[in-house]
Formats: sequence, C-alpha cells, structure tokens
Amino acid sequence: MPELPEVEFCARKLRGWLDGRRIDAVEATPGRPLIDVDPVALARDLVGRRVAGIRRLGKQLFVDLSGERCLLVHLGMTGKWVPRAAQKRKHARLSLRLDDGRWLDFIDPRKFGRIRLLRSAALESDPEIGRLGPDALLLSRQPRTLRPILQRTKRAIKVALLDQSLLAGVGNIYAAEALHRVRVDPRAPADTLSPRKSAALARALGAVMTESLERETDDEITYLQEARASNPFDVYGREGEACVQCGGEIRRFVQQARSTFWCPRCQRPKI
DNA sequence: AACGGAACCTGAAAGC
DNA sequence: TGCTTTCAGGTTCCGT
Repeated sequence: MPELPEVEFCARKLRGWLDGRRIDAVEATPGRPLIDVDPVALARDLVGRRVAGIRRLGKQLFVDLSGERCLLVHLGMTGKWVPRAAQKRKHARLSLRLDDGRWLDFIDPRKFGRIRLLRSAALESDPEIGRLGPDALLLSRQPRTLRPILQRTKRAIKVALLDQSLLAGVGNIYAAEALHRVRVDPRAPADTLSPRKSAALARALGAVMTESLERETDDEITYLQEARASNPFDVYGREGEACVQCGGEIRRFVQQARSTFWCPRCQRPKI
C-alpha cells in the first residue's frame, strides 16, 4: 500500500510525466475518489491549466497548477498514476490528456483515494492538510527532532507513528520495520523512548523508507499485496518466520485494529 | 485523551 | 470446481 516511499516515487514519476504540461482534456468518474466534486465541473476547471510543479507532504501529493490552483491527491490504499498504453485501464477514475497528446490515468480499484481541487491559498487552512505533522523523510535527517514529538503522547509507539498529525508519511509497514530494526517494543508508550532510542528510530525510519524507494525502478509501482510482489520486509507479513536479527519467531497481534508484526525476542519491553 | 470498533471499497486468497 | 468468508490497510467517525 502506498506509504511515504510509494508516494514519493509517484511524485518523482509525475514530475517527468506532468511537470510543465498543459491539461487539454479530462475524463472523470463521479464519486470516489472525487470528493464533493462534480466531474464535469472539475474537467472544466482543469482544462487549459498548466502544471507548475509536484510536491509531497507525508502521503499527500500536491499538483500545483497555473491560476493558483492545486490538485490534491491521496493514493489511499490502491491508487496509482499510470501513463496510458494501448487503452484506458480498468478502474481509471480520473484521466488527463496532456499537450504532448498522452493520457495519464489515475487508477484506484478500491476507491480509498481522495482527489480535490483547491485554491492554492486555501491549502494551509484546509483541515486535512493543516493538521499534518512534519514529513517523516525530512525529519529522519534531523533525528533528534523526533523525541519531542514522541513526548507528546503516551500512546503505544506503533500507534503514535501512524498518527499523521505527529509525523506525516509513516504507515503500518514502515512503522513495524523501523521498530524492529531498533528493537523497540511496539507496545511501549511513545513518551518513554530515550533520546538515544528516539534518534535511532528516526534514522531507522529514514533508512527503511529510503531502501524501499531505491527498490523502485519500474514505471509502475507494485504494491505488496498485488500478485507479482515478493515481500522485501524483515517483519511485515512474516508471522511464524525466523527473525533475521536474533532468530526468534516473528509474531503478529492486532493494535488499533491493524496488524503489528514484531519479534518478541529482540524487541523487548525495556526502553 | 485514548481506545475499540465500524465504515468506506474491491480483489485476492483461504476455507468449505 | 465453485461458492462463501476473510483479510488487506489509509482515513474518518462514532461511542465509551
């Protein structure tokens, strides 16, 4: 599923496909992932605009457009942008024809994505955007800045890492991977991590996300649950297998209604 | 504030 | 084989 590295990968691809292009035609299907947007009105509002840049904050994508507009895109669980090959892909929800004649399709089988068109001036005051914490990848380069963020909550560290208002971009997979790498119990209260562990965790988050990003070489990203994907992770999806760090058995439990994978042997509740 | 649970969605995989 | 159930997880919302 798209977490920060997958969204960053998407942003980089979009820069190549979209940046500087003019939108000449639009096709959109009503309902999700369009939120409170009439497809016809959206098309009318998009056509003729030129793409001024692509930005990312956490899992949010910002396609900056001429005329002080911004197309906000959240990939949700299954969203991805793909250049159209022979014909429009199944599950295409929004399609853009660019001034090079090519079509770009946003496909999203499960419709968990979100797409909105906003005035640029309205971005900061938007509740969804304004609430986001600092970007996790940027923060990982200032490892000591994580501690004060974790000090703000007593919730379990795994749960805190998924809170986008504390830190933007970390999802279920990378939270588990980073905690495993620094051998922190996912149940440990966030505010009990020492300065040393907090900094190590920040670096581990940066490392696991960067490594994932470097694995992406194709034009189209393959999400983990899709048929062709093999599991590149140390603990995620590896219940019952041996821990690569200590040989212990990887276990799974449900935390805040989602799976947490961990090694009870090397991720001890010490802190 | 924190937490559990449900809802939103569909396809793949597992179970029968 | 074919039908049914379960599971996946980003986000929001609701009740406790």
